[in-house]
Amino acid sequence: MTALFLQRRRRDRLSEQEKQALEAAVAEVRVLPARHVMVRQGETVTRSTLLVEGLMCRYMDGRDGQRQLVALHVPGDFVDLHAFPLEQLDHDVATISRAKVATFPRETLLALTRDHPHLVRMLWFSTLLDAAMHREWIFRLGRLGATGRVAHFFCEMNVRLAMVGLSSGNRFHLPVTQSDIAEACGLTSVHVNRVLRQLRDSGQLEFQRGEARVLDWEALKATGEFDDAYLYVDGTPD
Amino acid sequence: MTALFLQRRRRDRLSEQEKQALEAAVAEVRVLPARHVMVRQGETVTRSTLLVEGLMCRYMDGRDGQRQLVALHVPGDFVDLHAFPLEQLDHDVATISRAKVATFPRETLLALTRDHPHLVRMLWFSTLLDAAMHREWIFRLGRLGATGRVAHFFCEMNVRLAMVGLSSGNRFHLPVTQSDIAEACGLTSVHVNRVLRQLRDSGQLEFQRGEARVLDWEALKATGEFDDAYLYVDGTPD
DNA sequence: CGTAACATTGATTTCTGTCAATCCGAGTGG
DNA sequence: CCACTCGGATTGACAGAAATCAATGTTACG
Repeated sequence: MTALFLQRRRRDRLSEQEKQALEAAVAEVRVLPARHVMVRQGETVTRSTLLVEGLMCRYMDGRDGQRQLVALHVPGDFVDLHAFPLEQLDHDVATISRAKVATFPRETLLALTRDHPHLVRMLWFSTLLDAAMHREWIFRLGRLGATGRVAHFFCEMNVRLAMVGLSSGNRFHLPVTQSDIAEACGLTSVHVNRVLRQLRDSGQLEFQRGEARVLDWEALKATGEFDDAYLYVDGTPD
Repeated sequence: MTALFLQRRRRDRLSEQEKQALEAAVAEVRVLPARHVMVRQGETVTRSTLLVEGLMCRYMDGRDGQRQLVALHVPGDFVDLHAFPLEQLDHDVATISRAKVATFPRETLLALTRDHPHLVRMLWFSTLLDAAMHREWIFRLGRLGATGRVAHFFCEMNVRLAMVGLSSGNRFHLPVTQSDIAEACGLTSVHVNRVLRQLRDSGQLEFQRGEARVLDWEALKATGEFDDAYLYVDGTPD
């Protein structure tokens, strides 16, 4: 379970003891339905959530109901670990597909970080990875055109899913709608549709009914100006 | 000095001892010239930097030389604290104006976090604030039009500068060019110019030669769909 | 078999970028 | 003290990208 979490951190140096402590901190494993809002903006959060199966997202709402995703989470991600020090969330957290999550009560985490200082570094590192992705999203939105944004989005998903064994490298399941992609890329779903066709026509990527297939990885990376360095694939939290 | 840093965290509970330890960790205070690149992407970072005076930014470069700011830092900000656990940076860090910075060597910080576990939480919290700002920038870029983006940008700067006593609430010094604003907002400098005129004409904001003056705070906030909750003005890092 | 959610397409509008001058202000050297 | 220069700032004309509006098509599912 937490093995998933660790999988993303290659040269991790968690001791057996620490791993067990982390496992033991899980209070509950729940299954949430698709399109379910788990935490609302402004809520005081009393637990942290590790995504075990399915897709979840974090988003903010604009004045006229448009929604902007600020993160998309794959299995192995702590979805709201930042709420642990922050206590309150500045955005909503919801599932996209049906999802299985493991819950860590705040007090348990507190105790955990008291007894295992090194673990704090691991958790801190984890939230910093999220921040690195945020930055990449800022770049994507600020400097890429529609095609680049969508290409970048799929590049990131491919690499992240591959990190947890959910992508073969050129094929992966991603149960999102074109509207979801639009909300992640700052576009309209209509335009995403056009872009997807363009990517398909140019032999870079196929995406239909939640199944993505990378036809030309190098071309896709070039279109999205994608470089996976920010995902710290070989990063080490000390 | 580090008092500045603390100023942003209202209900901080740093003990005298911790404060002194933090102060003592400063190895050096330096002055950097304007438009000076301090750290380049990919570099291994061996120290962390607290901005004491001036403006600094973090940015990423696109293929054809366009630059996207991912953060703008005001006095009291740790500019690259995230590099402490991450070790490597995924972006450049540079000054905008002439800047005074305090330097914390990596080993000193390591020792500090060993001896003062609670301080780790403070530092972690600090990087989470950065992440919250990142998210807000994602929203700004993904869902706001040009006018909204620029308005939001100035709203954020006003609140953040006010937090460290550098804005009266409706007037502040912000030595950036229109190109800088463009790079922060994902626009061209030409368009920023048009937007600034529009904001001036509509009586919301004046900005010239680095001097900003908020003429109608409520209107500006509305234009930028701005809500300062994400800055955790009264937040507490436990 | 019917319905609802999602995808696709075309026509049109709006916004922002691009290109190309021109202007202005601050600092420089004569 | 004045011409000069250079980095912004400003403006207008135009092009291009994406949003919007409005159908229509498709698929999954009860």
